[in-house]
Amino acid sequence: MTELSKNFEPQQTDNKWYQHWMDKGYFYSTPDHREPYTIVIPPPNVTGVLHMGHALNNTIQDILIRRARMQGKNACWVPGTDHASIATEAKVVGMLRERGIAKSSLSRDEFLGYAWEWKEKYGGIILQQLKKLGCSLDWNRTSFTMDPDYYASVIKVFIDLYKKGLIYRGKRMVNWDPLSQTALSDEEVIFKEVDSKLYFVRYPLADGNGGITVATTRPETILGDVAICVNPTDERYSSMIGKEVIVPIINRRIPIIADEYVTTDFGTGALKITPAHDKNDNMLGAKHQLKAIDTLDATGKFTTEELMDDSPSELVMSYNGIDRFDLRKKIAEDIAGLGQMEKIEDYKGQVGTSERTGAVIESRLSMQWFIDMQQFLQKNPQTLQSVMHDTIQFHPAKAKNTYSHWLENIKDWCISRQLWWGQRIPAWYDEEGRFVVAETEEEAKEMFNDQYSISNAQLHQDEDVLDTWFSSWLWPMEVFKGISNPGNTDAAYYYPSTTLVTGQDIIFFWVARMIMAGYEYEDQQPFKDVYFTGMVRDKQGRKMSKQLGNSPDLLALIENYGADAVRFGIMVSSPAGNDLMFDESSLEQGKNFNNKLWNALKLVKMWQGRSSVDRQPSTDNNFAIDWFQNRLNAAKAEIGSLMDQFRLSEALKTIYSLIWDDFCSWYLEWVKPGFEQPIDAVVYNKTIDYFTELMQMLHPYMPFVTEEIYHLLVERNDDLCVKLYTQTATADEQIITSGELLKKVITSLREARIKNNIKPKETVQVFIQTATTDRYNLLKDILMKQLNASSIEVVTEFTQQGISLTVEQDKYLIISSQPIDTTAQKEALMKDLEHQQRFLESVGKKLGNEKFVANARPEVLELERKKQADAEARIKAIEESLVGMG
RNA sequence: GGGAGCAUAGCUCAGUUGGUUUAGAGCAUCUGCCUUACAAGCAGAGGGUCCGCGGUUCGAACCCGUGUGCUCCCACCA
Repeated sequence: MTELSKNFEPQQTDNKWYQHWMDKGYFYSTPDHREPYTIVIPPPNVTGVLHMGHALNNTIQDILIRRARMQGKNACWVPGTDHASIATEAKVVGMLRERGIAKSSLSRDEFLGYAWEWKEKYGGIILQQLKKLGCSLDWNRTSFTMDPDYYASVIKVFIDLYKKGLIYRGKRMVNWDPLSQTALSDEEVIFKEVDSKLYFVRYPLADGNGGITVATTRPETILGDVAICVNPTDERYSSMIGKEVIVPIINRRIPIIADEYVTTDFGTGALKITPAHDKNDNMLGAKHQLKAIDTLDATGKFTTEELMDDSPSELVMSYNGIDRFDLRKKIAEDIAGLGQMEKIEDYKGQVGTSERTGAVIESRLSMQWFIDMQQFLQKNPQTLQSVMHDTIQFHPAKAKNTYSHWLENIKDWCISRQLWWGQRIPAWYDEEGRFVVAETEEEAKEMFNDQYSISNAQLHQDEDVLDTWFSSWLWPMEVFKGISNPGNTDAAYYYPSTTLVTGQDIIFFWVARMIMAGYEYEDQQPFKDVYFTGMVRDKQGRKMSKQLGNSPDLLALIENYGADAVRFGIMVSSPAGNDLMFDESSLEQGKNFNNKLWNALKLVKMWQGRSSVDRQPSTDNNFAIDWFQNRLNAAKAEIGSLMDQFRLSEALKTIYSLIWDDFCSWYLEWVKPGFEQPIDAVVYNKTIDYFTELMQMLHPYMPFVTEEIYHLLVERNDDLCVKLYTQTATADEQIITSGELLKKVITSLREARIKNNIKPKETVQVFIQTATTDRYNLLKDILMKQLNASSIEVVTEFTQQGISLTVEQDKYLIISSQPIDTTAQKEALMKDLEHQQRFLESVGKKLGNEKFVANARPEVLELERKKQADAEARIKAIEESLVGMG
């Protein structure tokens, strides 16, 4: 027998087994006759490093996929990464800046060269880190959203949707990120509350008779004003409607118009209209046929380009190139200098910021590509129905509300981004701005020939790329080449995937869009179940973030505690859809659990070689074996059902308690032979079987320690990782009930010993007075051992004085050689008696209530009667004990 | 402003058509133990106005109304 270390040492074990599983190819999947169980990983960004959110998400996926594998399904978990256009481009631009290279100094191809270099260097880190966590991904299938086939599939889908009339190009108000100089979809804008100011600016009437005051948070846009708008019912201003005012500084004459959009109770009730810089102003501008005057360029700096009609003054010209925030101060000062600033108030407002760069978003008019979502959904009504009717099941189900609310209020999806890193939009323009959508330039030329009768047109491709989500919405299909090579064997076998595990925060970005694409291109749902994880927070409930520095270094945690302990710690406190309050103490618990398993292993190993083959188990051991077998059966059924319902945290807690309490604290103690005594061969073999089965149940959660123990228990040729679960047998309730009684008796008598200061080494005599003598036949020997009793006798009446107590309806008497102080025992009995009497009273009240007897269901009534009878019997037993004690 | 959800032990949470012993678990706390697998452990114990108020019911942690507090999503009144 090899000497086992004092404690489990994950550092040596983890890598060994991961390598072994890889060498054996257990994680690889190819289509066969078995039922597939497919998970596609939510592809992490190539810029990412593993953090707690990934750990939570991927541990769950690994648990599901390992369980499926052991259930005999063809388990396939596809890894991969997302090119993450904005985030990656920002990283690459930053890296170049550090090297003193400006993006603007590079050609598109040069820049992409750097970007690919960066991706090759850093893009795979996160996948390597998943191996440390034990994730059993099919590495042969690793995909990347910019792989050549994937790239082609994205282009194919764009062209297809364009041909179907679902994609259009238009000049619209978009969310503009002046830092990365690109448009963003509405979902990529995060609103934040900021302290700002409300400026009250006076616009004089052109006829010289007074003026109108407007409240604005953005004086820097004043030079783009084209109207003042008031509510038509606002009596303060009704006489002014139709008149003209003069815009400060630029001196433009603009009309006062009326629209119900304006609320009378905010600011002054007068709103300045700047259609080039605000979504609502733009809407009003379109409604009232006002032109839009843009005064900011793509970087958020002032430009006079569109002000030339106003013959701008020198002052206006001097604003050129000033950044929007400096400009705000400058213009406010200049208006004040003109005496047209009435007052400035503090104001808490919301501003939109870029999810990726954090820059304050500008609403900006620009030419972009959109998907017509209304039309798309009309064509694919299953997008909503499948979720509402549980064809696709959301866990937790409450996420359905969020989903339907979004779909019912959906806006067109802006899919173009003014970036280089990503799939370049396959649109081709001639010098006059006419365009066609085509896969290649040659094809585009032909189309120009056909459509515009222009031969050999001089074409250039659209400079923009597609939104990252326009590629990731194809993920469950294209990882199996379902788009680029439709109907291939893999796609036919693995699609639709089985379960998606992802964060609630990307339900719109990703989940909804995958469902749309799934119906559009496969006419099928992309997955059957969606398990939503919550956010990972620290133990104070704060969101984990780099800024707060409360995000622990996951690899350091794995190094310190071992991957199994980290997985345990994460899973033990994270019900589906709820936020995970991460606390390192739960990792401590995981580590302790590892050691508990390890120590149980050490105990069993000590028996090895001490078991005698011929020896049959004694009665007590027979009971222990039977009891644990049934306990195991019951627990297996329960855990299976919990896991089927995705209640993974509860399933883990059930396994934990089954191992720690039932197996270690009860079963092993019951069958443990005396010091250096031999053990029955039957018990020994059964124990090995039970231990093995427990390791198998735990394996999806804690793969490393369980595999290690599996091999240390007995010499084996197979591996736990791919060992198939056996059928669950039904549990015999009666044996389990006997076991519960046994536990209760042991606990109660232990308590009595402690209360009466009987030292553990001192033996006692135990007498039991019971109406059902048979129930103790099988339990006596275990009781003797556990209670350190020299004898246990079932009697009809007690003839001696001793420590009295009751368990259920049975009375117990403990005789020890020590002089007994019965005060404590009496007190306990009195307390119990009082408790029982009060309980009896409440049951009696219920049964005395005619309405209850008339209305309650028969089984409820029967139960109450049993409660009453039990309580009465117990009270009698206690009273007798008290009498016996004198 | 619109919507969704939550409130049970010090903490994190279970509590499945309202009735299963005057509410359960894990962690933490307290007490006693260096007992022969395990002190990273063992054996015990304490701890709750089930957020407040009102209602329905024979019976409410659970259903209804209302108030309070918190969280998230959507919109973005300049």
